[in-house]
Amino acid sequence: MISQAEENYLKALFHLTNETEEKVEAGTNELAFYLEVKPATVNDMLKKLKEKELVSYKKYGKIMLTQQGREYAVEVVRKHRLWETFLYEKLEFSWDEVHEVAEQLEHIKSKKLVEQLDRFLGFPKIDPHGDPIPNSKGEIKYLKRKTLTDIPVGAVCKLVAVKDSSASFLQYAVQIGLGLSSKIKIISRQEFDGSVEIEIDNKRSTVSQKFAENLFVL
Amino acid sequence: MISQAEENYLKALFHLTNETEEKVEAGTNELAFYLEVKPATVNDMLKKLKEKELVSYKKYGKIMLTQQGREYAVEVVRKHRLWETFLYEKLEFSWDEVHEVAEQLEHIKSKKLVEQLDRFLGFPKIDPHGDPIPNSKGEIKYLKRKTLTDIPVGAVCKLVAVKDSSASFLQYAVQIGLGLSSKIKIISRQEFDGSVEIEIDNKRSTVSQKFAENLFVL
DNA sequence: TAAAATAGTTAGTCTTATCTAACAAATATT
DNA sequence: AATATTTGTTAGATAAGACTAACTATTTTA
Ligand SMILES: [Mn+2]
Ligand SMILES: [Mn+2]
Ligand SMILES: [Mn+2]
Ligand SMILES: [Mn+2]
Repeated sequence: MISQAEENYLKALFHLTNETEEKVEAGTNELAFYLEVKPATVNDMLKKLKEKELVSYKKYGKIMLTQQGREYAVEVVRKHRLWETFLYEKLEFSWDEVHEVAEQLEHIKSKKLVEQLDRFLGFPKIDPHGDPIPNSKGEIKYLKRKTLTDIPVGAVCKLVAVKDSSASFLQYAVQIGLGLSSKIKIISRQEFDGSVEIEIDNKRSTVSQKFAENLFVL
Repeated sequence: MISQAEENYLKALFHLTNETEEKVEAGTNELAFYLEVKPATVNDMLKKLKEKELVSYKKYGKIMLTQQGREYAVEVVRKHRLWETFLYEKLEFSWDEVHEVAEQLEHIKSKKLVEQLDRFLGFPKIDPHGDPIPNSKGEIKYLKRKTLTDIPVGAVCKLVAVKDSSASFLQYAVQIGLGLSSKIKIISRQEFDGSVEIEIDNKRSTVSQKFAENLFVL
């Protein structure tokens, strides 16, 4: 049996490494920061996960998921994103409310539940934040995505995903009228700091480059 | 915050006392047996629940839920039965599979989730085992129910609920062709031990009085 | 009513997941 | 190369929730 805490470590490692191909290893401090626990706590847990052959690492070395650990992590990510989709599509949850509840639901253990939920939702490919949902074999189809910063002035694009899923980010997005599938027109861009003036449903806002980098568009 | 373990104790106390009006108190051993833990464990937990004013008891005395404890327990029961209904109605779970998964889902903490799930299901009144689902105010409508043992020979009745929810009971029921809404005809009854011969979809079986007592019919 | 049986409590132990404080190793900077 | 900084580890502590073994209180029964 793998505990909830263990599942969270595996998922965190997956997000910090496998999810972005450039980076294949993580450090103790990095993991600790991500999970909001202390490095000592991570160190203890790593010993347990190593024992279970879910991560590979040696003293003072870097941390990697094993094949087994990666598979497990992907399964948790799959559940997380399916539940988010369920909450958004079926239970009228908003964009910024789904994550917190999915953090709990992702730990429910029932193979049948996941597969039936997937079917019930019509085998969705992306979650409400536009992230890909792994299929039942653990395969993930990443779409090559452009961010708002790639769109030239004058052009119009459509929001298909967000990079950040924090409530503060999502609430800000909602505040300026953004939602999945919103049409965004680029009015102007400051060379100085990359901030952009955009128009959504005839409403203009100016947002920072940092914000723009978190909007995936098509 | 109330932990999962604490929720399970409250729910157990509710089932052992409030749910059947005759009995208003429970004992340490009784609770321990029900929860499949040792009496010493229950004793420790009772101290904590008393501290939180969720149960009332004194050393060597009987155990009762406080008003607050009862309300909390009902909320957990509500969640349990709503999830069972979801699994049965929407995800093609069978009668005997829902309980185990609902035991996990009942502990998910989100007011909005419960209320939206209730709405999504059309505010169901009973779960797949025929048990009443508390409404959002915590009100429970108990139906006066007859069991198979009350039906005279020759009569036909309809299964509307079951008393026992164990897998062994439900699987036996499925085996002889029983499901919610099954039509049951009473062919004969033995005076000796109360066993009854019944017919379901032209298939005859003989079941014990004990089994018959667990079938609520209309 | 004394003894036996049942019910409930206490003390001490274990595991999991966390922490703090102190230490050690690796890396970067002067 | 010496020093400083960053990163990672260890030891010891704590809290929750479970256990066993031994004890105490209450209830039943002969
Ligand atoms: Mn999420
Ligand atoms: Mn989680
Ligand atoms: Mn149930
Ligand atoms: Mn439970």
